[in-house]
Amino acid sequence: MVQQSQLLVSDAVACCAPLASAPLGDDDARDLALLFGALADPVRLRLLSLVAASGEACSCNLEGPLGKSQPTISHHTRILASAGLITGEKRGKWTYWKVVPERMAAAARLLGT
Amino acid sequence: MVQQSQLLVSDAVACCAPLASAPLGDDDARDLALLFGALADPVRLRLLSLVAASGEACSCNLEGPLGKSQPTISHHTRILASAGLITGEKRGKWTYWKVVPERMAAAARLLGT
DNA sequence: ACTATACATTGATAAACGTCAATGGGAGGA
DNA sequence: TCCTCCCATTGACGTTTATCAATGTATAGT
Repeated sequence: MVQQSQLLVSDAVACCAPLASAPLGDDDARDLALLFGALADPVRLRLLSLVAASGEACSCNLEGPLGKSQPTISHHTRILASAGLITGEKRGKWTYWKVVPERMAAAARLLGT
Repeated sequence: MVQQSQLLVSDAVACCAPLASAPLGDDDARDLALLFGALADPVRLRLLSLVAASGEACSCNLEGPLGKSQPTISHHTRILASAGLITGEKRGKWTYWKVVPERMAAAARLLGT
């Protein structure tokens, strides 16, 4: 349930076309809103930067720095994973999260001129 | 009240450092969340693409394509302007909106590797 | 002055969101 | 087989958000 949750946001992102060049259809807009919505929370941004800085991190390493409860962390990792921005791999007892750089780059490309 | 509203989001964005390279402080995270939050709505994304495609547009030209009421359009332009993503200039009866490419680029840079 | 147009603001309402306590489900270790 | 640890899910609560009708404030034209 962790691995395949990363493509709930459809691939309007993958089309690489910057926002300015497209009239942007209704469905694409909804999908992109989910992607940016995943980035629109301070806790998730800090979570993302922590995972990116660590290269890899399990949830137990995030509760402390973020100052949030375990269910809340789980909630945020799920949203980031649904947006395809991170992936989780379960090894032994721990779930290790890492960022998906291509997804970040694709999101960045949408804002380029 | 339109022109000076574009810098309510502080300049954590201007620092150019990609998300991955910074542990990202609490205040910066809050500011960036406002920036991405402005992009996290389908109506605002379509509004942005319309303005970007037109180069310049007044609110009266947006109500039709977006299918939203005038107060709703005003609400969204205010949020985008607060995030610094668009600027409004009042000429005669009309307020003309255009995108702020540097701001878009700065946001894009945050997501780069 | 009067009317019409363009936009902002206010107030209200319904939906979505962030948060946590409580609970559940696996994976080790004794 | 227990017990413990890690994480996901559920349910509930308060806050925020998107939306529009109604109203306010200019500006332009007659």
